[in-house]
Amino acid sequence: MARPAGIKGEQTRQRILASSLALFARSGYAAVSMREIALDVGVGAGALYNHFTTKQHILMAIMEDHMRALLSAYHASANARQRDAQTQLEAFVRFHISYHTALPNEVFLSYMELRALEPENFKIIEALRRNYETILKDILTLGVQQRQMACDDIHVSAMAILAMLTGVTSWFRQQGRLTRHQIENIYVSLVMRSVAVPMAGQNQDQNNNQSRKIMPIKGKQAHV
Amino acid sequence: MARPAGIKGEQTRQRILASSLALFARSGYAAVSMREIALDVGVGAGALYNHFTTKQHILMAIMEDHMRALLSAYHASANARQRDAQTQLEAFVRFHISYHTALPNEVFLSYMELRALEPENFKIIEALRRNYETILKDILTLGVQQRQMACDDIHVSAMAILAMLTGVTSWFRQQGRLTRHQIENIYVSLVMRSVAVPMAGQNQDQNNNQSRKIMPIKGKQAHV
DNA sequence: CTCAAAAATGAACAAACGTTCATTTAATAT
DNA sequence: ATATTAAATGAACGTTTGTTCATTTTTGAG
Repeated sequence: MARPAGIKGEQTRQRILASSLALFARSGYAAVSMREIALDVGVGAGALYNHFTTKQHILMAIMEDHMRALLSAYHASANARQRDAQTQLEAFVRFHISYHTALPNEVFLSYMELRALEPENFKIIEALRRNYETILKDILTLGVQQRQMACDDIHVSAMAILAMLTGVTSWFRQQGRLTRHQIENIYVSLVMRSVAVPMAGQNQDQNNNQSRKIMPIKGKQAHV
Repeated sequence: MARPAGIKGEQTRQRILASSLALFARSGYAAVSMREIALDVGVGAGALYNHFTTKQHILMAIMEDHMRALLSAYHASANARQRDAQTQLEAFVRFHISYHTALPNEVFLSYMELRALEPENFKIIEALRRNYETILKDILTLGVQQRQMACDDIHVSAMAILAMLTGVTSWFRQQGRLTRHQIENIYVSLVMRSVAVPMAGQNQDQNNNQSRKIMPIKGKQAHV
């Protein structure tokens, strides 16, 4: 009924993070109590405070770990060292899909519980998130410069593509109909086409048979 | 200190829904208390129970109202009565963007708080959501039949497009850099290209310079 | 071997939670 | 005019919340 034999604090800390991640992802930060976490870890509620000063601190640790791991995983991969923008974009899509389907809880939590962060913590996570968004924006900017891609607006296109890619975690199941590779391929196809340079004389212009004309901006973007 | 003069119950009910929507969207269902809602409405906490039996019932009313309004707004529009799949798709994108940017709180809440619903309520909202997804799937299916579009997989493409479109609410601001029309146009362009039929001899195939080959399925889909 | 630090317990805290209820006042039907 | 119903109050209920703390046991360094 006190300190158990053969227990190192770091182990417990990791178990707290793992349990909290699963519970927060399932029910939401606000809906999970410290006692629930403690029960899942297999420990009394008071013990949690040997490793984290507050509940908020647990959430923050999970999110910050995730965002930093995501960024360094990308930069550690060969993706960033490609010359060709189109190659980079395909690699980015594959990286994003495979990383996000491998760690659905981390991704889901880091997206859903931003509003549960206290202002200063929010700023930190938001900055990390912007770093990741910038990766994609830079690829699109390069693609437009190289005339391999056409974007009406870099920022909106980047946001749209990221929303599309991240959305995969909301329906992806490990034992589902499609393998991760197949899903990767489908998304690569969707994304590459969405920023493809329209060919002269293509039936692309059937789009504009409604009311307004889309003005694709060539070369440099209007705003970034 | 009792019933105020000139008050009809329906007014208060609507004010409760409006306050709850704003608070739930800002902080999340679990993080908002009945007393907070009552304070925002300008009423005592007990008064809420003259109009809703539980907190859950308030959430359910908001979500169900929203989903039914969304579906009937689409069906009331001219979009559903178009023959051409490409015209339908463009109209769907415009409808979705304009509806979702006009009612960001309803959309955000109905997406974020699905897990706060009790099982039987979840089933109802989930069914309504599937109805909406089916609209897009049917358009894509028709487009593939008419050989106006090419999809590797109808279901995944529909999920991807919806995630992309709905994502607009996470960054759209009424006073932002772009007007709603401009944003609509950008998304129309992205979506139409993402399911565009690749032209023979286009540089489309630069996609596959990595490892795996994408096999676009022609005509009938493998699975739906 | 000794003793401070580390790791856990579980009781206790005040505050906040969703909900109920007796009561009061206004609107409405008879 | 009277009775009934609708709408609100605010106190109260029993739980649950995040967090603290005195206490106990184990570990590891001197």
